[in-house]
Amino acid sequence: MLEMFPYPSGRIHIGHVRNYTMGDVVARYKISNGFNVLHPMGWDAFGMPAENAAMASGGHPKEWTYSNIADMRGQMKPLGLSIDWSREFATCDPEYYGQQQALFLDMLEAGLVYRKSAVVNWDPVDMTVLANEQVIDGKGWRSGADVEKRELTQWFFKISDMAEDLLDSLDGLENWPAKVRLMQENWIGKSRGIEIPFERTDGDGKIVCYSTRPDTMRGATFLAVAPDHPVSKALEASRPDLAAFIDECRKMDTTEAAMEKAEKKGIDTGIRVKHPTESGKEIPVWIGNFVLMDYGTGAVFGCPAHDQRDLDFARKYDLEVRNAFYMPGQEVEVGTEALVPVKTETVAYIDHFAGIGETSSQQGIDATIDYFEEHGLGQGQTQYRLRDWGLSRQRYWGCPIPVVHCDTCGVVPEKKENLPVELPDDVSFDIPGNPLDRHPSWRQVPCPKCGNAARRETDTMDTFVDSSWYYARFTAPRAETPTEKADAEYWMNVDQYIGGIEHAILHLLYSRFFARAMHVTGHLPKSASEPFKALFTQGMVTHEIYQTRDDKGRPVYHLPEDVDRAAKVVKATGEALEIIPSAKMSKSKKNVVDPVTIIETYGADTARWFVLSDSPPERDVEWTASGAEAAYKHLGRVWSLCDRIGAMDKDAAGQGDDDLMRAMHRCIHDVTMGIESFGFNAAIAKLYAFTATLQKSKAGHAAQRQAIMTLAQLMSPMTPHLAEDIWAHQGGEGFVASAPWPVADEAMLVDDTVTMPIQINGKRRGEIDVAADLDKGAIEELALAHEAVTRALNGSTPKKVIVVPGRIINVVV
RNA sequence: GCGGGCGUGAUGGAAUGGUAGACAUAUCGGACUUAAAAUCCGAAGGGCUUACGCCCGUGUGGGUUCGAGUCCCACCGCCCGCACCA
Repeated sequence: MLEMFPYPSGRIHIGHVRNYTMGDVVARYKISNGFNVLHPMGWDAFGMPAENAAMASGGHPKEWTYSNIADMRGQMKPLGLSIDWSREFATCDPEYYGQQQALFLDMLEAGLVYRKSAVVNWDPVDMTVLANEQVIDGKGWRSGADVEKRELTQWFFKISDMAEDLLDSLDGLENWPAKVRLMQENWIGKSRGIEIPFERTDGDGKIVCYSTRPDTMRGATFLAVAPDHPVSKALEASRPDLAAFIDECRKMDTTEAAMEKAEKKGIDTGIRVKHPTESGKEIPVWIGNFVLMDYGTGAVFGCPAHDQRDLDFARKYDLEVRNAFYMPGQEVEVGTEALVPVKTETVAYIDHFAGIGETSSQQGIDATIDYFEEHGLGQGQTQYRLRDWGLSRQRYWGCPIPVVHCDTCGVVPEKKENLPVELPDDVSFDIPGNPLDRHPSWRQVPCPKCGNAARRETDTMDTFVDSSWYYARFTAPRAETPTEKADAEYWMNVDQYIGGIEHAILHLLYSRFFARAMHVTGHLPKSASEPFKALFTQGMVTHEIYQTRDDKGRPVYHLPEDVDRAAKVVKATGEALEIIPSAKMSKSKKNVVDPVTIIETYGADTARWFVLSDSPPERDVEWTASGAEAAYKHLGRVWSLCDRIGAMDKDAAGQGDDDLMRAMHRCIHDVTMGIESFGFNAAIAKLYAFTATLQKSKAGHAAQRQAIMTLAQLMSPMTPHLAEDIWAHQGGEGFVASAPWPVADEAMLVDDTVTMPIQINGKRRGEIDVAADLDKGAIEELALAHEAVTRALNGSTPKKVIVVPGRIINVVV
């Protein structure tokens, strides 16, 4: 049982409480069912916030991080989670990251890691590399300077080598949400296309384009290459206008979202290429700011008639627009809207070089690829959108990449006996940039190969690396190797993983890659290649926002405890309050509730009960003060019920024992199903209902005692403290936590009679009580005799009668 | 922009294609109390009707079906991700 481990920000958040409570419910439930459950906890402890804190307040990332961990551990323990704290570790422990370095070296040897040049955000004032989130509107967050792109040689994991397997294996992940599998499938983005070399008219070689729509070749009216394509770079020196444009492109925001939203711009290079299938036709080559060097070949052909983006580009720069096909029977040239039918729809190709007439685009594509291959015009290619994983970070607070740069031997892996390559403690954060780079002695090491003076790599690893194998480390957290074979085989895989949907792609995909890489390097069995057998993605905890405005009309936010919600005023000043509906909790909006305060006020069980009730776990839950209060009251009611039953006359006869037992077995069944299917909110609703039934019951002491003890058991995964108290109060044996989970008696779940609704034309008009085992014909007869039906029929015969035994009767008149 | 998801009373939400609104909050009424709080009991989607009952109703507009909150198509709104935040 594993929940995504937290980043040690210093305070636990109500979202953590929800996440870990859900995991704890499953863990405790499984323990009660006799499973040996491993339920560990650790800390995703490397990353930028620690460096930012050091820069802001002068401390050290290490001290900041470990003191945050101590604080958060202290806040989590009172929740009563069934966590094995003996296995706890932080990814910034040298014992952990040293093993990560060993893994890296093994992956390097296995050919899963390589170096290549890649672009980073460069802040020319702070002289430092910026993360995407540190670039705001193209400017550095701290300096405000225009961010530039800079090419650096960086380390990459060859995740693309495993693209096919990562895609195919998604089918086997039956207990993952379909949406997550779909997102990963789209992210990997397998496509069949073709590489087409276009010959330059100046005789200076060819430009190779990748296309998934070669069937539209007739409509190809321009080529666009990436700003950092070799063709662009070659022209940069001689063409100031191109150089200026390329320079402008380099200042663009690099994120895919920003690229897609940005205005499509281009510039003509003056180069012309020959159209591959129409002799004599020439096509201009442009540089486009929307072409990515990382994808395909960094060059595309534009077909304005059948791609809206290309069409907008063509209209803007007055390029030719030419249809490759029409819709059958509608021979209309494209105007302002591109003609983009779905690939299965039949289209009419216009004098197609491979002789295709009317057919679907999909068949057109296949036929074109065949034709191109036969005539030596291009080569069919399977392409993945998935790019290799760049892991180099030019930062201090991360796992050092264990290699050494030697002038004679080149890039040399550190020897395993020298691991861990530890971060130096004597660093300062008073000036921006990577302290490892400017450390006086840390970089200077002898070459592991020749022994001559050499330099350590100063890049550290992406923190996603840390979280890509921690689940495996939990099986043997103190081992002298990354994993211990026997332990990994015994515990892997993770039977249930729980975390936020925001990790649907990157973290989960990287973890799947790492598990495979760890198998290749002998650290995990083949059976652990898919590390997470079942995945559940939970929603956020939200809260209303309380806002007033200052004299300039700017919003001012208030903490929930500082306002009087009923009177809609700020407590201290009496100012009128604006209540903004629920939003994700954030410090800046002050719509946060502190779990520590909740636990102090109501106790851990109330906090646990509340975060599980009301909302389905995969959806967001809104924290409301009245909801927490209600949870608290309910737990109080259960306790007084326990008290009352304890004080009952043991011998007095009761009535309705059987009804109470039936309700109890129904509740056992429903709650068990609820937990099994992650319907915690539904399970809690059933517990509310059963509590009400028990409260009203006049049954004898023995039945009531059995009912309250079963109730305690069913509640124990959610509210372990209260459940133990009830168990002890009723004289239960041992701990409720170790008592076997109750099993519903099937015989007690079956009712003798059922109430069936009668619909007339699909609308409910009445109901009948019938014996549960009555056959269709008899039910129909009874239904047709029903007053509502005879009234509706008014003497005529029904057109149709649908009887679903035990469910519904529908009479069509 | 692209990929994925969500949308149901005043509110959070329930509902294997089969009685829409379980359970809970807020509200209102009642009991208890000198009173209040706490607690307990009860009412309640909207509209029309003395009543029996009828009409409307799950973001909007279409479709499939005996029957749609649920399946399909289009649109609107919100949320997540977009590769250096974790």
